[in-house]
Amino acid sequence: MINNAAISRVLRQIAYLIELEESHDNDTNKNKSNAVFKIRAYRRTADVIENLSSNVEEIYNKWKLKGLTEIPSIGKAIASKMEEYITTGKIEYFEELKKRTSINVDEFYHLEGIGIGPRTVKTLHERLGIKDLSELEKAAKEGKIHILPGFSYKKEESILRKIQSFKKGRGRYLLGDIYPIVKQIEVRLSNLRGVKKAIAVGSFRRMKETVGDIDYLVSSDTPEIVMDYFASMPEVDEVIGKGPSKTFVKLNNGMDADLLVVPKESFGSALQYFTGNKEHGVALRKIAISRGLRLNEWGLYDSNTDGIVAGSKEEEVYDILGLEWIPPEMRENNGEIKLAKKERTNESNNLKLPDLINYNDLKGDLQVHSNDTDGMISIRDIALAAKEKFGLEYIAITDHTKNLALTHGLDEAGLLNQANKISELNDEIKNHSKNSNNKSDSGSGSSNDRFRILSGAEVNILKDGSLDISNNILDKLDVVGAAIHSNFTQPVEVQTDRLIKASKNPSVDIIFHPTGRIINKREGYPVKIEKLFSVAQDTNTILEVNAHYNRLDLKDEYIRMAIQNDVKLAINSDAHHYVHFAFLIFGIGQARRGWAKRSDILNTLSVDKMLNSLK
DNA sequence: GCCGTTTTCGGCCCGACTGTTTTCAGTCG
Repeated sequence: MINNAAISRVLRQIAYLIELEESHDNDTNKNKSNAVFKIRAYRRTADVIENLSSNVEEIYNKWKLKGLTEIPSIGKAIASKMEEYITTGKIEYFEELKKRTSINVDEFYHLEGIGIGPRTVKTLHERLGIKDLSELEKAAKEGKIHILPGFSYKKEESILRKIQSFKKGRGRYLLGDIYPIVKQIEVRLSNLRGVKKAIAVGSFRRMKETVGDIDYLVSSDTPEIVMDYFASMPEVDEVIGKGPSKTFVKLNNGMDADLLVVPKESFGSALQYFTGNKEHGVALRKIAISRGLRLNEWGLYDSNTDGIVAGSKEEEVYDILGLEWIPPEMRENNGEIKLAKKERTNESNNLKLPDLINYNDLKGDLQVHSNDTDGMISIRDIALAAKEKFGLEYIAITDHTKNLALTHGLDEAGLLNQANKISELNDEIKNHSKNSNNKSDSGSGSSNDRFRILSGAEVNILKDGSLDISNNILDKLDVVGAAIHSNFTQPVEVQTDRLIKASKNPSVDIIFHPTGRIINKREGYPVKIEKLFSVAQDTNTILEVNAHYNRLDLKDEYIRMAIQNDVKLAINSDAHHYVHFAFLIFGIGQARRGWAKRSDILNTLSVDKMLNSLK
């Protein structure tokens, strides 16, 4: 399967090569400007494909060219080049472009995005004959670049630094890995003198599973104080740029961080400007133009009078553009703008934005591990923390079962023992909370009274789709999750059949981490996901949104598809220690990115209702 | 090359920062 990144890379290189050629000849202005837009079109398509959650080859296999051209920004010309790439592994046009230059595009196009673009490379090629990265580095080290017109010592040094930085590698960070430090800096910025508001925007605010760099937006009338602080934070390795309203730094974890400071009159428009993905932003600015307005980070302006129409509040910006406020997690230009339109037409009559699940809507967690197997703490400790530190009303202990030997998985007797132990603990906790409630005389019955530990298991789906624990034992447990932990490299049909057989098993309530992916590390095993959705719907099998930030499985696009297929979901932490309950926000964020409502998520229900709605 | 509530031609989102450009090009998000 060709991944989107590969196709995106080819398109980006095509754009790069056209741009290199473009500055060669002395075309008329007309042709030049056409080339500019052609380059832009290839880049835009590369962006779109890179951010697409569906695989383009799958789209092509299913709907051929028509499927490709239905993706926004992709027309006939680029679609047929993509088709050529998918079916033959090559694009003739791309090969010709490569033949016409000796510059190593495959190396140089990486430097785009870190300040060395095609025009600079072209000049260096013409003046010094530089063809690849090692020649560029050599020339910079030998001081051959700064003597060229239009260059300087500073530029030469900057080229060297950027090559070093590129060699170190630049990837996307897992949201959960950077979340604590991003929030910490956000709090410190908020507490600075003169700061009214400080917030991390961009893909972080959209709760995207991976984040490339981090953007802070601050409202203050004294920007210099904020920017001086930002540039001198202990985490800052290097200040890359600093102007009157923006500062760019590199943090010591390798991540780029940008800061924008605006007056409070512009905070809402800046929030809007820097939160949505690029396409969402472009779409909004086009709507502005169509209404005789102009939108930028400083405000929404009347094009004729230049007077400001909105800016301090994000809601106002959306409102004046005729849109409902769109939750950040949805701002990906995936159809949310159409749903947000206030003006109802025949076509959009019954379309509106979904009322997304909120970050405090989960009442329980249906995948929790204890030190009976590979968890780190006891059932009692993790349960008490779930109740007292995280305000949950129930958790299900779903330890691994016997076939997963490396976790010391439980056998039938072990599961029944554990279920008995849980029953005793429930009695104890009940008494404990009664006593503490009496002491504090807290009046009306709090959620404490209702806390409950559920017995359960995470059983293994074996190679043939059967389970490693018999049904008569599983039926004695409150919640049964099933998951694939072995034989990852089966053909798609086999893998899908395993999951379907498990879903059809009357003892299985939930399929845990249904695709088995580990973000940035492991692709999930191949699954015909629509088939699984259809069986899950038929059999009332819950699919999990695993909230651990390295899984987030199901992913956002699949969540959206599952909901469209009336499949119920559960958001679970997969906690092996009570600190892991903090991961639930990532699962909720992912569910919101998949447009999930509260009613789509099983564990927003109270424990009895939740148990009643299982098979 | 893409696209359509000025629909098959003629436009195409917008501003900040850097460098050496004293009026702008290159690059980024």
